[in-house]
Amino acid sequence: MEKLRKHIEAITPLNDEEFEYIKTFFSLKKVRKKQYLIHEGDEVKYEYLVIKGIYKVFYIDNDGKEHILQFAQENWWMSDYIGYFKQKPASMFVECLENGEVLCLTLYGREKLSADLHKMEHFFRLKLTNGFVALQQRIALLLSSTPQERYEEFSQWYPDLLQRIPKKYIAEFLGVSRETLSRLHSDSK
Amino acid sequence: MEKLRKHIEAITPLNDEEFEYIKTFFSLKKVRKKQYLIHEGDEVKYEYLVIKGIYKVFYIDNDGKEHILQFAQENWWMSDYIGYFKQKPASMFVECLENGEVLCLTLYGREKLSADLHKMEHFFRLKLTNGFVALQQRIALLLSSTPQERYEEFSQWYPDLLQRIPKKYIAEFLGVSRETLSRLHSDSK
DNA sequence: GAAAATGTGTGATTTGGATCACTCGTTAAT
DNA sequence: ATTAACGAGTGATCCAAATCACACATTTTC
Repeated sequence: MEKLRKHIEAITPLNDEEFEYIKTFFSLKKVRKKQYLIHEGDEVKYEYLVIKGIYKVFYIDNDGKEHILQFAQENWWMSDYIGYFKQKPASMFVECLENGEVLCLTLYGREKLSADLHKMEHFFRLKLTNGFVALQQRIALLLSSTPQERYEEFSQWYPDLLQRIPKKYIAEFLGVSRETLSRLHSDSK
Repeated sequence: MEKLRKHIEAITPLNDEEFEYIKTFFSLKKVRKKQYLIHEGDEVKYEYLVIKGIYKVFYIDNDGKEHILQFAQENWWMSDYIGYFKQKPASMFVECLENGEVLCLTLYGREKLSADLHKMEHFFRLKLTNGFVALQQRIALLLSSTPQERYEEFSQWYPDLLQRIPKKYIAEFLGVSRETLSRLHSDSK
C-alpha cells in the first residue's frame, strides 16, 4: 500500500488519516501470467492500479482479430473503461503478460472517494486529463501516420516494452499486421 | 449565460452565489464562418464551450493533409487540448463552419474553479470521463473497422451533422479518402 | 528431454483504398 | 448576371500493406 500512497502523493499530499480512509477502498490482488482480470461478457467490477507486472487491454473484432487498446505497467491504471464507467458487461479482456499485483477499485469506491475528498476528485481529474490527451495523440497517430512512424512513436513512448513483450502485440496495438511490422525492422537496418 | 448555468446544472445543482462566481471566468465571443478560434503555432489561451454554431478541430500532417480530431456543436467543449493542458503552442486549428457563439475559459480559470468549488472539479471530472470513453471507442473504430462501418457509426453518433457539413470533412474525420466515402453511398443504395 | 505451442522472419500474391483526372452542379463573390 | 470557388460523383490506375504460406528458432509443458 506504500506504493499507492506515493502514487497519489505525486499529485496531492495526504495526511495519515486521509490515507487510512483511502486505503479501505482498495484491495490487493496477485495475478499470474495468462490470467484474465476482465473477460468479455462479465461484469466490470473494478479498475486496476498496476503495482507490478505487465498487462494488455484488448478486444476481439467481428472477424476474430485482436486489437490492443492499452498496455499497462507499474503505476498505470487500466480497465475496460467503457464497461466500467457505464456499468455494462465487458466488451474487452484484460490479460496479464507478466506475473504481478494490482490494486482493485470499484466504481462505487471511486465515486465515494471523489465525493468525500476534494483532493481525490482532483487526483482523478488530473489522471483523466493526462489520459485524454494521450488518447487524442493516439488518434492523431492512427489518422495520419505510416506503420514506420507509428513504430517509431511507440518506441519513444514505451522503450522498455519493446524488449519485454512479443512484437505481434505491438502490431495489434499499432493497427498494423505482424508481418509488416517485422519488415520494418529489417528495412530500417 | 443562462445556457452555461443549464449546462452545468445538468450535472450538479448551483445556487445563485456560486453561479455568479463561476460566470466571472467565462467570456462570450461571437464567431463567424471561416474564422479560426485557434491557429497552429499560436498560444492556446482558451477552451471553448459552444453556445451556437458548428466547429471543426483539425491538424495538418507532414504531407499537408488535414485530419479532423473533433467536431463540436451546442454544448460541446473543444480546444487544442494538447496545447491547452500542456500550455504549449497550438499544433491544431479550430475553425468555425457555421456562425455562432462560444464561451471562453482559460486554463487558469478552469483550475481556479476546480480548486475553489468541489462541485466544479466534479463537473470537469465527469466531462473528462465521458470524453475519455468516447475517445477509446473512436480508437477501437480506427483499429478494426472498414470505411463502411466507420461511416455507419458516424451516422449514428452525429445524424444531424451528415446534412449540415461537407462530406469531405466527414472523410477527414473518419480517416478515409473523399472518393472512397463518396463511393460508399452509391454502393449501399 | 520430447513434443507441442508460440514467436519471428521472409517470400509470393492479392486487394482495398489512395491517388489522379475529369465532369457536372451549386454556392459565393464582385 | 458572370465568373470563380467549392462540393460531390465516378472512372482508371497504382501501390502499400494485408494475406497466405512457409521455415526455423525458442519457449512452455507434461
